[in-house]
Amino acid sequence: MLKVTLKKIAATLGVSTATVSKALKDYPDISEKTKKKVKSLAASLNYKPNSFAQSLRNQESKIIGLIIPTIVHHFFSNIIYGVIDSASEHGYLVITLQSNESYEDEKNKINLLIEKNVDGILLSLSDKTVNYKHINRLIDDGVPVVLYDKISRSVNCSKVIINDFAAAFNATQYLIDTGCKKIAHIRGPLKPQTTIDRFMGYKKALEVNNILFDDSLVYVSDSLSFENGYNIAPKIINDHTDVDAIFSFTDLVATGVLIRFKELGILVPEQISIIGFSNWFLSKITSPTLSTVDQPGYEMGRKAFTLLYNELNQIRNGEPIKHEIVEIATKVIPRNSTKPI
Amino acid sequence: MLKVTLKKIAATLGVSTATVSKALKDYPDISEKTKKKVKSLAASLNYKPNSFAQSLRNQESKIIGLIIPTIVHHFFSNIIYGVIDSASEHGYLVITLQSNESYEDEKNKINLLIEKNVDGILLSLSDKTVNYKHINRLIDDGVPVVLYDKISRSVNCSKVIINDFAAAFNATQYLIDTGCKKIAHIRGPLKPQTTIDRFMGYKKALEVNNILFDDSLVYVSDSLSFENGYNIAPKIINDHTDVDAIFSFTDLVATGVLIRFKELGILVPEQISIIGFSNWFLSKITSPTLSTVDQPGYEMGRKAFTLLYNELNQIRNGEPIKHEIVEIATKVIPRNSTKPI
DNA sequence: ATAATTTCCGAAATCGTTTTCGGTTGTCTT
DNA sequence: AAGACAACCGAAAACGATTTCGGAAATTAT
Repeated sequence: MLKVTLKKIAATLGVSTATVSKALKDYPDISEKTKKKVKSLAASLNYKPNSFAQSLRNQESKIIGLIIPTIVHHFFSNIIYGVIDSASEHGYLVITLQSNESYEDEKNKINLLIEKNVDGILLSLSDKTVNYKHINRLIDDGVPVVLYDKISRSVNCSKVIINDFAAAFNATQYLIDTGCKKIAHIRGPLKPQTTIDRFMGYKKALEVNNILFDDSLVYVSDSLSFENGYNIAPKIINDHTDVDAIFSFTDLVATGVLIRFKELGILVPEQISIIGFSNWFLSKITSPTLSTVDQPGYEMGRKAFTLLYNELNQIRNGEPIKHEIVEIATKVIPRNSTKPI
Repeated sequence: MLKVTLKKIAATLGVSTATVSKALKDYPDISEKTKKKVKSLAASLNYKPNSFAQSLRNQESKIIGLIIPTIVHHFFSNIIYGVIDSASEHGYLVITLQSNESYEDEKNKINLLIEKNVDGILLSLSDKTVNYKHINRLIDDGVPVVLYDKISRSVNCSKVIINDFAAAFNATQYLIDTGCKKIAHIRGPLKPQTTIDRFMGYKKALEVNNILFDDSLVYVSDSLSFENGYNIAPKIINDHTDVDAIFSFTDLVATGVLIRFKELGILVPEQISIIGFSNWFLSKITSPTLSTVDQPGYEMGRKAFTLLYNELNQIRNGEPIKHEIVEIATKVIPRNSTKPI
C-alpha cells in the first residue's frame, strides 16, 4: 500500500499541495471547479490525512489519556465504557492505563501519556496518592485534567463525583427506616475522599436519628476484596452480639460478609441487614440479593469526558478555562438483604 | 510551559540540532564531552522528544489498537488488562474501542484506528461478523493484526484462542463422570467459532461416552445475558423432565438458570447439575457456587500483544512475517453446582 | 483603454526529529 | 612537512499537512 499524500494528489492534478489542502478543507479562495477535481480524486484514491503530520502541525493529537486504578472492576469498566463512548462521538480516541492503586504507577503512567502528547487526562486518584504535586504540575503546564470518582479538594480542576456523603447518608437512613438501630460500618481505605465521605454520611445519619455513634462499630477494610468482607464478618458479630445492620462501603466486601454469614447460619436480613455500595452486577445475583446504592459509572465516564472536552474547546478558542464540579446522582436500590420498609 | 525542543537545546549550547539529537542517542561520532553537555542540559530542562515529530519521521506510533466486543464484561476486562500490561512493558500504549458485537461498528472502529496510524490491531470478531474482507484488506495493506478469542479460520494472521472444543469436551465429560446421563446444552450465538466449538466439544463427549445426541436438548441463547438463562431454565425442565445436567456456554447464563431453579425449588446439584464457562468472578459467589471452566483472559491478552509485538519486530527487521496460532490452556473448576466425582 | 478589484492559486515557512553525507579540524605517519 | 586518517560536527533533506502572504490572471468599473 503506497501512501496517498497531498503531494501525490497535487502532482497528478498539476496543482500545488497548498491548493489540494485548501480544496479539501473548503477554503473560500479555491474555485468550485478545482475543489470538485481534488475531492473526487482524493476520494477515489481513498486519501487519509497523515495524523502525525496533522498533530505536529496543529499541536493536538485528538487522543486523551484515561487512568484507572483497577481495570478489572465492574464500576471502572463502566467508566471506561462511558469515556470511550463519549470520546468517540467527539472524534477523540482514548488511551487507557492502570495505576494499580499505586502512587508511583500513577506518576509514571501520567508521564507516558504526556510523552505521547495526549490532549488531556482523565484521572481517578489511587488510594495511596496523598501528594498532588505531580497533578498540579500538569495543570500548571496547561494540560487539561479532569478528576473523576476519587478526587482531591486540593487540586484545582474539573471533577466528576458522586455525592458520597449523601449516598451514604441515604443508605444508612434506609437501614434505620427498616427498623435497624445498631448499625456497623465497613469503611474503605483511609485516604480516598470517597471513603471518608461515605463514613461521614453514615455518621451523620446516626446523629440525625439520635443514635449514638460508636467507634468500635467501624471496621476498616484496607482494600477492596471479597476476602476482606469474609474475614471481617465474624469479627463484627463477636465484638457486638446485638448488631442488626451493616453498611459496607462497597458491594464486593458486603458480598463477602453475606457469604460468611450464610456459612455461619446467620439470617440476612432477619438477624442482620446488609447494604452495599456501587450496584455491582454481582449484587443482583447473590442470595439474598444485595441492597445497595447505585453508582452510575457509565454516566460518570461520559460526564468526565464532556468536561474535558469543554476545557479543550475553551483552550482552542482562547477563552478562560472554567473548571466545573459535577455531582452524579445516586439512589438506594432496595433488595433482599435488608428488611422491607 | 514553553516547549523544550532539540533546537532550543542546540541554541543554548551553540551546537546544531543534529548534534543534540545524535548525542542523546549515543551516536559514536559525537565526543563524550559534548554528549555529557547535551545530556545534562536535556535532563535539567526535562526535555521530552515530540512524539509527533518522531512518529512522522519514523513512521511508527508506538500505539496499538484493541477492539473489544463488550468492555463491561469480566472476561474482556481481563483481556484489556493483559494487553495493556504487556504493551506497557514493551513501550507501547493501547487505544481501546468497542465493537458492540456489531459488524458495522467493527469496520468503523478499525478505520478510526487506521486513521490514527496505530502500529497494529488486536481484534476479537463481533458475533455478527461473517465477512472478513475488511480484515483481509488490512492485512494486505501491511497492518499487523492479531485475532484473539473470537477468530475466523479464513483470516490469515496470528491468533490467540482457547481450545473451546477441548474445554467443552472436558466440561461435559466432567458432568458424565459425576454420573449425569441426560445433559442439556445452552449454546451461544450461532456464528462465532467459539460457540460452535463448544457445541462440538459437548457433542463429542456424548459420543465418546455412548450417549445419544438429542437435538432437542440444545437451547440457543442468542446473547450473553442473565435473563436468557433465567428464561431458558423453565423451558428445559418442561421439555425434558429427566434432564440431570446442563452445560452452559457461559457463566452468566448458567447463573440465570441457577437462580431460576432456586425459585422453582429445583435442587442443584441434587436434581440437576450445572456447569458454566469462563470462570467469571460471579461464579464464586452464587449459591451454590458454580462449577465452570477457567478461561484466562489476562493470559490471552498478554499473549495477543506478544504475538503482535513479534510481528512488529519482524517487519522492522525486514524479516518475513511468521503467523502464530497459540492455544491457551483451560481447566474445569469443580464447585458446588455439580455433584462430587 | 486604463485603472481598480476580484478570483484563484502557489511559494515558502513551519511543526520537531532523524539521518545521510560531507566538511573541518587535529593527530599520526614517513 | 606533506600526506593519510581519525575524530567531530553541521547543513540539509526528508516525514506530510497547514496557512500566510503575495502575485498573476480575470473581471469589473471608469
